[in-house]
Amino acid sequence: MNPFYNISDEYKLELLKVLEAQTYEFNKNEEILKKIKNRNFIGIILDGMIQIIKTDYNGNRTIIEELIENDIFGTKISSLSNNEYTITTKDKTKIIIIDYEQLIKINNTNIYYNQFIKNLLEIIINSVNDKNDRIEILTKKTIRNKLLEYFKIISTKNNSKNIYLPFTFTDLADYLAIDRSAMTRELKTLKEEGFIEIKNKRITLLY
Amino acid sequence: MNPFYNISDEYKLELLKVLEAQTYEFNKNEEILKKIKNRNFIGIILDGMIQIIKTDYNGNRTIIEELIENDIFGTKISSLSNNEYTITTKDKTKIIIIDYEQLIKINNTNIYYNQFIKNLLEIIINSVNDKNDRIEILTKKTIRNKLLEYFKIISTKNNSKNIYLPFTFTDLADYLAIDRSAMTRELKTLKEEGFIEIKNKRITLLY
DNA sequence: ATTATATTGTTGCAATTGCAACAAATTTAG
DNA sequence: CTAAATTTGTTGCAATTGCAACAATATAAT
Repeated sequence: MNPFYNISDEYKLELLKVLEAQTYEFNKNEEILKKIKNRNFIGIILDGMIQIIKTDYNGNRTIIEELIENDIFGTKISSLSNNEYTITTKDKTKIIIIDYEQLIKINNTNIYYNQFIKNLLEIIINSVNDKNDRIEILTKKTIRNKLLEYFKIISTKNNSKNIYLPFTFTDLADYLAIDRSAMTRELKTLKEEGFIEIKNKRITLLY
Repeated sequence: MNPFYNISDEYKLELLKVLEAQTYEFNKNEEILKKIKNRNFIGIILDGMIQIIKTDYNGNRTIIEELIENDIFGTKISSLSNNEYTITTKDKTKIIIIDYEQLIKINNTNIYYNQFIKNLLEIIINSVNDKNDRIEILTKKTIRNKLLEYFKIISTKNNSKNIYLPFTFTDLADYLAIDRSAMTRELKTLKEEGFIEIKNKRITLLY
């Protein structure tokens, strides 16, 4: 959903002004968090792609989430409160930053403000759903079950037996929080047992 | 946060009427999902406690979340869309059910409606934070690191080295998605190595 | 086009973990 | 207060997994 759904361009400008929103543009592979001032904020991606990545003391990278156009992120909604996280652009990316307190404190009964909050609500609810899906996967105890759950979720969502990986297998292993080589091993087994077919980034479920 | 924060009792009643909200009361250990009609809804817990539990085909129980007074849940926000989930009361519990479409479709510029949506936004953002925390834990690869991450999060949140488990060790194992006996084994090791002390449900961090 | 970089595939091995099957302790219900 | 139910502690063992170390591909950069 577009955060400005049901808001005319005219009102959108007015809204952004009232919210004192800031627009930023970044190139590919820039680390953007550092450039945003140190307050609670909500960011909206107008265009491009970012990854929220955590690197722990062992150097293990985890993709917390990958966000594109119309997705939102921020200190209040992406565990960005602590500094183990980095936000990196994966493309030329344009974002809007809104101060969270500013957003909440406004007592504006204008219909467009109201609509905007509703839109944010809907977007965040969707992100909660994504997180629930991920938790669902992560609570599976074996690599096989994690993979199958992941396949099931994507397949159900797209109503198709074909799954096009939105990222690399390396990233998938990160997302599932499993060792990449062990994952490859299991994928091979699943292929040999006739459960799946893999062609590049397309995985076909045969069951 | 209370979903009716900053809304007078008078307006609250009016709001609930406009939203066609339904109030329900359940006893302890009732399964409540079945009793709610089959539409997208947002539930608000006025009093008591519920657990959202998933049981997979192997019979593995996972506590998706445990919710108390002022927490919200629903098909749009708790992956309750499919029927592998059960919501069970852990106490005498009183809830309000609001139809999601009804909530969103209203074009009401009344200040109390606006405030209510903002409150929901804030509550859901908090629940996103909780989920991020859990994901953070679940992405750790060893039992030890899951435990330590869990301790760290709780300890940081409460700014205390003492952690009072809000549930049983059995439930903790479910929450961390690890085998309970293996968890007990690791807790023992952590004790022996002098990292923690355990007394009933209180865990003290010694580092 | 060629080089550099990143991703994927593979495998042996050690370490971790889940599982099963109990006993002991604690909590709940009647 | 007593019995029943649930939770906690323990341990051996087999299975799964992470890790390390490479080779082979594929992708990106100059």
